[in-house]
Amino acid sequence: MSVKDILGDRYDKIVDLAKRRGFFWPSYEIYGGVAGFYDLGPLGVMLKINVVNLWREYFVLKHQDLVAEIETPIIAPEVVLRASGHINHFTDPIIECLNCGRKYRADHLIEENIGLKVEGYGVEDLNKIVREKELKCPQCGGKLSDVRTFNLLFKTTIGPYSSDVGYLRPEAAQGMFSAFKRVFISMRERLPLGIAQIGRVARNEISPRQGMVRLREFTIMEVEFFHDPEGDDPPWDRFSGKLRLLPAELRQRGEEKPIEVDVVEAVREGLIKNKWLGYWMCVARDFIRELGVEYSDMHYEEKMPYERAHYSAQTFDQLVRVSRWGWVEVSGHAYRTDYDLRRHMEISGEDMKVFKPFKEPRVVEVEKVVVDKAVLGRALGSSLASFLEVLRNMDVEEVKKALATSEENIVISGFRVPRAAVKIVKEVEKLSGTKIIPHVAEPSFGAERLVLIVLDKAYSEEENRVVLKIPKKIAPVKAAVFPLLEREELVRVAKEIYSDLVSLRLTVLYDESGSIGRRYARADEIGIPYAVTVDFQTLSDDTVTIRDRDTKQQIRVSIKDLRKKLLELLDLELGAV
RNA sequence: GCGGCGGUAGUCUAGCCUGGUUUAGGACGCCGGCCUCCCAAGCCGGAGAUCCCGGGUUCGAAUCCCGGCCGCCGCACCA
Repeated sequence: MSVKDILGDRYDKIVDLAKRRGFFWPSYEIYGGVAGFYDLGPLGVMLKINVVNLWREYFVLKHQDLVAEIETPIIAPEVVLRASGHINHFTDPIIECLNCGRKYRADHLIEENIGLKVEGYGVEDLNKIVREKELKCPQCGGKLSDVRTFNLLFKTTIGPYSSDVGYLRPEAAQGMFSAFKRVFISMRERLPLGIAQIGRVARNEISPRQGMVRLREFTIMEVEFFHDPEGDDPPWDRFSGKLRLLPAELRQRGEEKPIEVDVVEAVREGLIKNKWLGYWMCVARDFIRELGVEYSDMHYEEKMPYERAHYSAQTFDQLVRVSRWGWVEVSGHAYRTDYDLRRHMEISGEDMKVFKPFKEPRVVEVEKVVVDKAVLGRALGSSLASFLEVLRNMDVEEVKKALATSEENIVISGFRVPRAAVKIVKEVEKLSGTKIIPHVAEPSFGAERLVLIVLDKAYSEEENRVVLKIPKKIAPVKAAVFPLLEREELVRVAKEIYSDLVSLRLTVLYDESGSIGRRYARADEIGIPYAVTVDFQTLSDDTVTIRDRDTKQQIRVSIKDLRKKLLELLDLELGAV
């Protein structure tokens, strides 16, 4: 059996378990299912909530001085995605071989075969090039079809009139860019500012496979981190250290092994082009580690320029090794520069620049236009007001140009005025800052993928039984309560303990059916970290046993200490579940 | 989207080639009862199947044929 078969077998078992115990399964199964859609079951929902909350802990709560979370709609009007570039760039030009049926990205085909950069070309242009250069199928040499477009956006209509086109968002980011000014103001106008969002997105993938790994609709967890690239350093004391990464340059040379670099050095040397990008990669590293992924099973891969999204100046994918699929992308880290805000400023006309104060106010000499209104009034009469308006909006350099003549009268923007009435004077001005368009570093995660990864890493078999070693912090059910036997006196105490633990806001499972061994096994299979058992000794001394899922060791505690002990074992504070 | 393989209770599967012998069999799981003093013990009973969907061939289709859907693998695609 090859390694792949063993891994595949393991994946099959996980999928099987997920369906059987209620983590996830294909959606709309009774109608045959639809590729790219998955339901989360009862345990899946609980696990996902914990994964999402852990993400929130790392990316929002640990950074509440820097990051604020918002929520925006999943439907966006066309103009928003036009501004973001998704209408144009999310549409792939596809070309097909009429002989063998293979499909290619038309732009990639052209670039690879004749080295012509055709990014952003329309369908007609691409078609023209294909015909002029007589391109053939690179596989079989067959004739190629016309170029068609393939849009990965889900389209819908807003309101009763079909002319109002809307799209399901392919990322949460655009809602955050659109709302940037509002959030910036409500967060008291300070940079850096991260805006976080957890929400659903949809991408109409051409052929989704890989189960939960590639979905057409999923939950995205993103931070758009707005900052001044020349601003202060990230708080390296919170997150920093080593990153395993595979730079594009090494990939180009066919290298597959990541190198280990110190993030601060990598930023200084320009390997990571933006310091906040590097910072959030460190946060992501530790977050993923908490899901049960060893550092050696995770690294970053820099995307090649042609692999990057249209908005990105540099992208790293965080990869985690999983059964069956090998290295899977769990997060993308893109340096989006000021691309998005700039585009939204252009299209919406809204000024989203941010005032950047200088450390010290600067004294600068500026040139100003000074006019003699008395003279001008006599020359222009009633058009004086409109002339002054034009002048106000005019660049000093242009006025200078107009003055660079020896004529008596000069012409400025169609107004003929006496030369002597317009002067340029130099003045000393104090400037306390300037306006900049913030740059953005974006870490972005898919939640459902992470659920799968947690199960993949947690799955283990012990003597023919399954133990899900889910990290206790994210385990969907925290404790199980059993009577040793189904005797009324034991059942009564066990049920009391169950209610008591529920009142702590713990997720708890009560089970009295079958033998005690079977119940431990059932609990292990869904990853319950601790099992409390009421036995006959309980009746005489008010103690119960707590059994550890991973070590199978039991400790005996008195019922009155049980709450405290369990919370301690689970690393939880009272009320902070 | 192309090619190959597959789709039978919650899960895994037998049966399919060679149509009727099957009220579609089994294992595990689930539910109820009995039993059981700590790791899937045992006994009894029970529920649970659009045999993926649609059409065709046939006296008769889980079984043969065609189309579709879904899944896996390879190719292509995957900001």
